[in-house]
Parts: sequence; structure tokens; C-alpha cells
Amino acid sequence: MSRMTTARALIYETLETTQEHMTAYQVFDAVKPRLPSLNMSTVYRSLEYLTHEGLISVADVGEGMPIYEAVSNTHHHLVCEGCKKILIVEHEQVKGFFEKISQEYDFTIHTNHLILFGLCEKCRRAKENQSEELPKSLHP
Amino acid sequence: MSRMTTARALIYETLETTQEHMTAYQVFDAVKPRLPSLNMSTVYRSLEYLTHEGLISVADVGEGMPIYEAVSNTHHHLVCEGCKKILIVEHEQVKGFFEKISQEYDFTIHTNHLILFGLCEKCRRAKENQSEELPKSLHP
DNA sequence: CTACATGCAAAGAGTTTGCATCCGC
DNA sequence: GCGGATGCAAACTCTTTGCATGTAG
Repeated sequence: MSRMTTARALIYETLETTQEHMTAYQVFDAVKPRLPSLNMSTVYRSLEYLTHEGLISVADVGEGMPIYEAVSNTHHHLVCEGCKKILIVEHEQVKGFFEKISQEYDFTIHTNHLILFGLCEKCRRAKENQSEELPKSLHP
Repeated sequence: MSRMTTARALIYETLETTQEHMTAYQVFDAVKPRLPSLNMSTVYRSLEYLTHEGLISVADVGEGMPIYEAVSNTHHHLVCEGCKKILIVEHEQVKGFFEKISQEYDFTIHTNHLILFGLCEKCRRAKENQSEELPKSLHP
């Protein structure tokens, strides 16, 4: 059987109240003060447990570490590759697309956290200017 | 300045001809026979180079290792969490959604490889039956 | 010839695991 | 009290890096 222990409760509470996506290490840092005995392995095991229970969701931002967040807060992200800014996309904007794919392929989508990479308006404009001024040049 | 070396060419050729998504290790295994001196660090450096050149794309299937594929082959994936089967979604099916998001948020999407998790029709049905009565059963 | 690419080995980082102990139920 | 949860430390896996050597242009 499963137990809602102190560690699990605090980890979930942190994700639920901040309503932010966090990496395993960020969760650790946030909970550690309130539970000094907390260990990284417990964080990983708890995150896995909470995910399995459907209380939180995992996604990969492509920065090496997966991020976790409370599912109550279903939304999606646009990550700017220029300034690293993250825009929030309401699930309403995505729902229709998911439903269409679901029907078309007879596939029940569980993914509840989409992350799209690209350029925000500011960075796109900056890049356009850049390529106007520097027609051809350096490249690593 | 950049060079199209043997290693890079073979790695790209492999991804381009198989038209399959592969992990770094799979790329290594596929190219090694034709270039026995090949080293994992070269694979990683080459994949990074090819990605930066826009010849291949990276995506994370959530299984710990990112997967790579030739961009000529733009499509998306539905990954069944039950039987691990992977369905291909043509970009046509996704294009409209990307455009909508792009406009709505004034954001240029670079992501060209979407991976959605869920359950295929077979596994969904299996799960439904399971919760109704059936104790245990087939493997897909 | 020169700068960049590669192989090798070793380091890093994030995550997982075995085991003794702890604690929720 | 018992079985699952935790802490600790070590192991693991994937990836990155420093440096000497090799090679494309």
C-alpha cells in the first residue's frame, strides 16, 4: 500500500502552492528547510510516486533535467531559445488540437504538458536585424 | 569554420537513410561497423554539430535519452505507454495548431518534433476491460 | 600548413539502488 | 508490529571535457 508521508506531502504541497514547474533539485532546495533530513533519493522516489498517482506531471524542457508540476495547474510552455523566457499557454488553446489528434489516431493522449521551443517576438526581431547588418560571417 | 568530415557525414547519412529516430547509442552502433575508430564523444559532438546546422532534430521521448532524426523527415510521434508502440503523425496534422499558437502568442515555433504520450486504442480497451473484470491477459 | 575534428581517458552530473533504520497506519 | 518509506553511500548511465594526435581544406 501507499502512504502519504511527510516528505511526499511537503513535496506535493510545494509544487501545488507555488504553481511553478521545478526540477528535482529545485524541489529539494524548497523542501529541505522544512524537512532538514530530506535526501535527494527521497525526492526522486517521491516525485516518481506522485507522478504515478497522477498528482504531478513531468516534462522535459530539453535542458537536461525534467521538470515537475502539480497537475491542477494544467498549462503548456513556449520556451524562447533566445532569452530563455517562458510563456504560458492555457490548456484551452491546446485542447482542440489534442482532441483532433485523439480522434484521428484513436489514441488517448495523457501528455498534459507541452513544451514548444522557438523565438519570442523580441528575439525574432533582434535576429532579423542582426542578419540584415551582418549578411555573412562568423559561425563556430 | 566547419567541416563535413567522415564521421559527421556517416552519422548524418545513417539518420537520413533510415528515416528513423535514434538515440546517440543507436547511432553509434549503426555507424561503428563502417567507421571502427568511431568514439562516443565524436557521436555526441557530431550530433550537436548537425543539430546546430539544422540538419537533424532532437527530441526527448521521456525515456532518459534524447532521440535524433533527419529533419527532412518532419513528423511527430504518439508513444503508447502501454505497449510502447509508436505512431507517426504527419506534420500536416500539426501545422494548423502551430500556426494558431504562433499567431496567438507572437512566437516563432522551432520545435519540429512533437511527442505525445498516451494509450493506443488496443491498450485503452485492454485497460477498460481490466478494470471491469478480466484479471490478466495478452501482451501486444 | 593550420585550424578544426577525433580518440582516449577521466571527470561530471543526474539519477538509481542496496541495505539498515525509521515510522505511518 | 509490520511493511512500506527514508537516509546514506555507492553504483550507474549518459554526457562532457582536456589534451595529444590526426586530418580536411
